[in-house]
Amino acid sequence: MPQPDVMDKLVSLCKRRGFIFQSSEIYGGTGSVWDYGPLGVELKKNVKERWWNAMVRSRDDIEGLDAAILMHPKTWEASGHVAGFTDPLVECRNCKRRFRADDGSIKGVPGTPEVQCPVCGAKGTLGEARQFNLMFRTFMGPVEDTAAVVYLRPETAQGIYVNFLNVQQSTRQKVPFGIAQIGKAFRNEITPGNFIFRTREFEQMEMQFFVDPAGDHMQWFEYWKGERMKWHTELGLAANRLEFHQHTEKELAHYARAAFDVQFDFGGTLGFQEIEGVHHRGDFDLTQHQKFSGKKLEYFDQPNNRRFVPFVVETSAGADRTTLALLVNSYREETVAGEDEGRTVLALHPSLAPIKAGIFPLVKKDGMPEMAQRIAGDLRKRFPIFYDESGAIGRRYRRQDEVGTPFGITVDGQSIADGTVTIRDRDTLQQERVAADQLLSVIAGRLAS
RNA sequence: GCGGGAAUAGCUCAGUUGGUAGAGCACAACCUUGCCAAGGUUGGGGUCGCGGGUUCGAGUCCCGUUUCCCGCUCCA
Repeated sequence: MPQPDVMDKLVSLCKRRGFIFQSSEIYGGTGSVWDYGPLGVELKKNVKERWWNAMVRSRDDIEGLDAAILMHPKTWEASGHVAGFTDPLVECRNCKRRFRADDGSIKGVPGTPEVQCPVCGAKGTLGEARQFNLMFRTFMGPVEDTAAVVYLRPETAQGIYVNFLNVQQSTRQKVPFGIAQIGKAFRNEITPGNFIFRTREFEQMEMQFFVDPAGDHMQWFEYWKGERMKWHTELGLAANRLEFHQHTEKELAHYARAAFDVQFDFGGTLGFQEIEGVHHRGDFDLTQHQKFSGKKLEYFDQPNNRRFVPFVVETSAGADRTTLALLVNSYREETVAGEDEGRTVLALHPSLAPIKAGIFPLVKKDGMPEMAQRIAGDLRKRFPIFYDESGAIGRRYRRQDEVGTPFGITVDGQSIADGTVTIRDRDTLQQERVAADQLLSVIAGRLAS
């Protein structure tokens, strides 16, 4: 069972060992923004690499894209974000509650004396409606002129929609096909928090799959639901901590025909939370962009001589949330037989581990450091590895356990004599003796399995 | 944005009625050499979140502010 304080321990571990730091810490920190340290950037990169391989490189029906963060401001009018990403909120001074001003629960104009709070019933305690636009605004060009207002994208999807025909025509893809990209998005969340779970700057891994509206689009929706859940399972996330959450009609976004979230059980107070959304967006986005741009965004089905605006099945995963899920999922405190102190382990899938192997001379003499250094030099060309000769061997193993390093390679007295080393498994603690010149292939083999 | 709590070393925390800042762990170097974190010696590190105020004197009291946590609200 997940312990309630695992998140606190993770925050501490992440800082201490260089996974994640608070942004601008020396100035007191900046709210809800985090920096990935030496180990964190490797872990997150590995997550993104696995996603890119699964979604782009290993498929012939999905193309990659890297669209810019800044887009033409009309993009966000078309997408509905300028109008709909704004929530007018009203606050009651009496009961301290907050409401949307536009959902019909308030009779009259908030801020005037006769108006009642819909919850506590007090009169004249409501403040005026205030606008919360969740998009970051900035200026394009050196002059702060309202004509040049641009937004930091609140989602990466629109960069794909506006490039739909560019990609389709340049690659000669035929519907059904998809476009995928990984990139930053920005939202002025009212309540960020929970470490890197909800941040104002975050990274999405999105794929938009374009399908024939007259065809089997719901089957594709089901297909992608299955594929995406499978991907998370293959990362090593525990099956019993993953589930689908179906959006109710009320939860459905303006564009969505159907939506499921992949939720992960973060434990503690967070519980099950979304790490990816699989959404059937219909033809909403492309149709909107047609309307606002005046350009046709139709796919030409030549064999059947038909033109149509495709439906879109979107898979939108959070790179940061997936990384957090992996940290939570893999964090373990174990007791070791015969010892008072347990050990802390990040049981990450070897392909995700920031460091693949620790290289240790058993003791600092008899040529062991030299041999271990040579091995480290060879392996470093292929894998991120860590050489350590400081402290007792057990301590060095534990230091690597804590950051998820799957293998520990130790050079001992026998190594000098016969050229073999021991390779220790992070999870089983079992050691095996292998020839030092076979290490590259042995490790490569274990990373692949 | 509202209410409550918190902020002292890399981490976890002590710090008396206001009197010149501490521990454990971690870290570095050397010694020891042992295959699963607690051996020995030495050492580095803090303008006590930030800014004001009261005071002879503030980590400690007061005000403001920032950040974090919990709750509310929100979450296209």
